[in-house]
Amino acid sequence: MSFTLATWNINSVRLREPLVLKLLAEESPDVLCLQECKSPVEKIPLEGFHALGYTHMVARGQKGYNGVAILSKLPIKDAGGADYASLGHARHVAGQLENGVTIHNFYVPAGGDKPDREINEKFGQKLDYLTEMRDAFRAEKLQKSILVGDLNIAPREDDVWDHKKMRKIVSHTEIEIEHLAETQEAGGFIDITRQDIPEGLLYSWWSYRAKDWDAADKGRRLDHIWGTSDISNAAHSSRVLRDARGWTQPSDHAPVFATFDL
DNA sequence: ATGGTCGGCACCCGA
Repeated sequence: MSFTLATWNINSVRLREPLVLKLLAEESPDVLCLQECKSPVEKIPLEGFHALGYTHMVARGQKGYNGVAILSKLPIKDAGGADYASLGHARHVAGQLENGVTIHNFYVPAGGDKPDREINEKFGQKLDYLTEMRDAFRAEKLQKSILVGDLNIAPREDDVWDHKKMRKIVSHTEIEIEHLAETQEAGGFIDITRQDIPEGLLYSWWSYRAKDWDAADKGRRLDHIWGTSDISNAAHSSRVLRDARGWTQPSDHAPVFATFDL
């Protein structure tokens, strides 16, 4: 069995319902993981998704902020949602497919502007969130698992438009990258996107503030697909749908895809 | 060093 999975920070699932429908209609991933739905679960618009065959969903939501959802053509059962760092935020949901694969969908805290937990509480919360993810993964010994989402960290030099300029910018600081690496290691995860596309600049996010995001191309790879080592060799065909950043009234993130033959 | 743009929601907070 082969299935294609996509992850997309949608920045309001209600406002951008038409873009979700466009993605589902044109690309038809079997599973779509969304972040920043900014909606209570009961207000996520499901009718159009159902009509396209996405009849299954697991989600966590809240009013106005955060929110994660997994839309699926395949049956998926709720496998929980954690509240790491005890923020009271809807930032994680897990679902299990009938083939036994568990999909973890995360929206890691962005971390504010200043990369110093002494003066910026949000940065400390981001690091604590990653530390608690790491500790949970160590305890759980994950198998047959896929982790996706907006991790709000671009770990590699070629995941950002200018490594030197970004070193002190939240999302590309050494301490964040170390925390992310420990979390990845603890879960036994392989970076599937970079397994498939090992070389070259690769981004999934471009700021709304740029005059011409496409020409300036000051991007970052904040959105990730990881797989545990027992299924990482089944993965292929990774890509970023950069075009979606240029759609009408877009999200500032583009969807990331991978296919697994399992 | 600064400001630039969004979305939610009801004033500014978060990104």
